[in-house]
Amino acid sequence: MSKIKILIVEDEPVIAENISLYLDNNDFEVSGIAYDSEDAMQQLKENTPDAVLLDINLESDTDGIDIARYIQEHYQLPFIFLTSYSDRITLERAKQVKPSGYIVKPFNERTLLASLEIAISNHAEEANHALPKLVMEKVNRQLHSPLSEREFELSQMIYEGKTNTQIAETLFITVNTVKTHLKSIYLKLDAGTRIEVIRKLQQAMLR
Amino acid sequence: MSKIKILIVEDEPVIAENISLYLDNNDFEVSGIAYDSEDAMQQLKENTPDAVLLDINLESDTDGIDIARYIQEHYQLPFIFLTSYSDRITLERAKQVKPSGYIVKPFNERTLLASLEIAISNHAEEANHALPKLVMEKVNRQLHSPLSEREFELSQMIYEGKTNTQIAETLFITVNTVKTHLKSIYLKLDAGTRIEVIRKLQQAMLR
DNA sequence: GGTAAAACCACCCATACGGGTGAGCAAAGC
DNA sequence: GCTTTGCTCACCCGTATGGGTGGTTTTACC
Repeated sequence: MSKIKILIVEDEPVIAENISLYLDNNDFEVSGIAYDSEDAMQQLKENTPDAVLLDINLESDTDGIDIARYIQEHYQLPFIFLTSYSDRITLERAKQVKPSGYIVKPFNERTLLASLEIAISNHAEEANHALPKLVMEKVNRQLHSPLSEREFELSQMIYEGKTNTQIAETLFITVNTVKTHLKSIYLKLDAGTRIEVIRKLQQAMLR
Repeated sequence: MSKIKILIVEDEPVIAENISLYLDNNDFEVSGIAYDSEDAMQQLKENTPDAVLLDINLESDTDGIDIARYIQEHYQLPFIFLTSYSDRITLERAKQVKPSGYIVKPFNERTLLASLEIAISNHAEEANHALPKLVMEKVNRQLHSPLSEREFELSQMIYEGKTNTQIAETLFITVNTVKTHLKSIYLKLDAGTRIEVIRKLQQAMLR
């Protein structure tokens, strides 16, 4: 499982590069930087990002809000607006497209990360491919030995309250195999019961 | 188990009454309204509130922050500051006494409730008597048949990941009795396993 | 005085769960 | 070619869990 891919839509190269650098050093991966709406649409198609960071004011271009509408119609992706405090009027218009979050410039790096995470968590609709990735990144970063993809898949089903038999059925494996995976998970998460697994996953998300 | 008792410290009667009315219609109960620090200290002793809503600027009085310090020293209660956006300077001082939360005037009713709940949840230290009450209020309001106090107590221990045997030991009852209570809980919460109980409690807290 | 709810306990039984051990197979890396 | 890692499966065993049924006692309310 790869990291969460973010598309940055920002016409100010300095800002874009800064964000890009910082995100790459954390749970995220920058799938690309778009400087105008045409760029953005192209990259949405080619790079299949998991979320979009979107500057509301693109000097050289039509409104960033138009791009947001485009994303809403053609993709089901969470998008976060970059905006400045002074820009109250566009903010009102921005609210109408219901972004997953706002980040107000100037922002520090902690704010950026936190806002992204919250936005992705809030965007908990049907096709939120980013959320599991986010959880896995955060969990594994806190483990000596990281969970494999399969193990993480099992963990999620544990989290959802599934029984071993149910897990076995949906994954088309035997209960014995489920148990074997569980043992590995318990070992890595330092847990003894499925409830402890749930607690650990929750704790990981809070950090 | 009674509702969460809130002491309001606010010298503007209109505001105080408004808050009072609104809280009484929800998960909270107003234990009293204090108009100055003397009032406040008196009521803290007599009414044993679970949390305090505290206006920073009491015109007629010494600083509301002093009252906060008093609460910290003599009681272990979460307190939430009422403040206005314009009042940045006192806010800086207010941060130093580490309140459980702020509410910025003007606020709407939803904000008030949400802030109170968050504040009480955050104040999750040693002697937070309010948190369980809050959860129970919220859970029971969503049930056809409410949980008894004992059942809620059991639910909490389930939530903490305790096994039936552990619960039996800490409550000085037999495992058989624990199971009997659990059956009632499962019935009322419409759950089949302890993990479902955890999910239901979590869901209830999000509403 | 009767009724209902709450808290307590017991017994039975089937299934689920967690721990221990061992093992086959394929892909990736050295 | 060998090793490691990940995924798969099997068997055993003891304890935990959930469901069913029935019982006593105390408290509160009508």
